[in-house]
Amino acid sequence: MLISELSRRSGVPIATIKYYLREGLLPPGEATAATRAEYDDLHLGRLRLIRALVEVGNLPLAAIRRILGAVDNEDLDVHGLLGTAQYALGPKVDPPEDEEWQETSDQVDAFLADLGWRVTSFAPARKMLTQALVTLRRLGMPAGADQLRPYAGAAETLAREEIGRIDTSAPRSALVEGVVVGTVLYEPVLIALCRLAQEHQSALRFAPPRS
Amino acid sequence: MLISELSRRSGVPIATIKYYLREGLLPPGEATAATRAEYDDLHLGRLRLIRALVEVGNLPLAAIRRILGAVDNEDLDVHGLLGTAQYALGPKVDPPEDEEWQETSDQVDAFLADLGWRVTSFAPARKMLTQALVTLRRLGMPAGADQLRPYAGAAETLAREEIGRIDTSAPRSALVEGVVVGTVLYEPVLIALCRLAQEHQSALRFAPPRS
DNA sequence: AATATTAGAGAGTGTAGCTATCCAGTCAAG
DNA sequence: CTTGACTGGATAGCTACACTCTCTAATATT
Repeated sequence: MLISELSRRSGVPIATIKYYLREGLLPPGEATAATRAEYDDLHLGRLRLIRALVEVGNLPLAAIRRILGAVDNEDLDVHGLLGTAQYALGPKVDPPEDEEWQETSDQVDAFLADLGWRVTSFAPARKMLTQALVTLRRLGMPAGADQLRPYAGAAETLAREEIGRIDTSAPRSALVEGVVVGTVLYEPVLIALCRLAQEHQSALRFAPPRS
Repeated sequence: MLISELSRRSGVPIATIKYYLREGLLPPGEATAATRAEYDDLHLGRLRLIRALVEVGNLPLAAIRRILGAVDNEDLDVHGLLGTAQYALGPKVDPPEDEEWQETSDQVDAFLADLGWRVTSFAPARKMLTQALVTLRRLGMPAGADQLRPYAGAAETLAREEIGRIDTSAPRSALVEGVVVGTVLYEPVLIALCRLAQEHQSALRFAPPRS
């Protein structure tokens, strides 16, 4: 398949495909002549994956490149892949290591230890959580373990579900893609449902009942 | 307080504060002379709120402007405010209304109707959910009502919690700020906890037990 | 009087993600 | 064998965003 067909079948403009090739997100096609190259279904799948991560996951291309690198790294197991995917997602901020931050960070550590969760000390989600809590407190909102617990409970239930859904007997290529897609694309699903649920609950409490 | 003190107390550079003033995110200070203006604690609070929405919520300034407009609109009730906040958050994509999209959109409607959730037909989270599902399916992942249900259950529990936490006896200014902050800033908390839970579950299943 | 600071406005910066234009080489149709 | 559409590859340009810098005239502090 030539680039025009790849473009037609994926819905991605040729210029953008060329850009992804330049950026190393998409492996080059097999050159058959100086101005000719063949692409196959693997390219098509990869392209669809990239677009999914861009459009739904809102990931910057640099993060996608890291994730794809992990997908292509045969030496990485599922757990390692998941770590890489999460690391690529993680917040890009490195906050000031002041006292307020340190204190909250310690509380996060204590909270996770209390839950018995096994997470690495450098997991970006730790920073993400710490930053959110610091900010909430600075705004005068309550943000202690009591507020966190229901969220942690929900998170644990869903994580068990997701990890349980992984079919380890599938071929590696399908497996890793499933893990990445699941990690990145189920987040918007959860967020969307949370917002819808919030609107519903708000309607129940604050809006006049339907006529 | 002069702009330099506002800057010092908020940690936001003077140039950035001026930029926010120009962009209408921050109301102008009270001018005491041609080159002098006084700012007060309201400005400081507003500035902190803006930074929270930027840094933790990752909202574009245009969305923040809309949210602040809703906060300042005395005619808006809590339910309306929440709607505005969610609308400002919503995805910026307007997807191609092709057959695949329409079909999934109908399934989303059916799913929400089945849950008995009262949400407006134009809620941006509907689009967000539809897009995520379309994308998941295009990648060959299962994304039907069975997969959605656990997420919906968790979302409902958390939403009830959040809406229940709102103290309607508080003064309006505190109330609306609480709603906005809760809506926007608890999302990162949930996401972070989901990722941490996922890492933990993945470790339980795939990683060798701790020595 | 000398120095620093201020408000306000415009222009400039850097990053991200494309998009447009060129060019020489290639292919299929007539 | 010519014509015209298309190709890979390289380069430059574009738009949006969130600042950041520079300038000016007016003020304040010492």
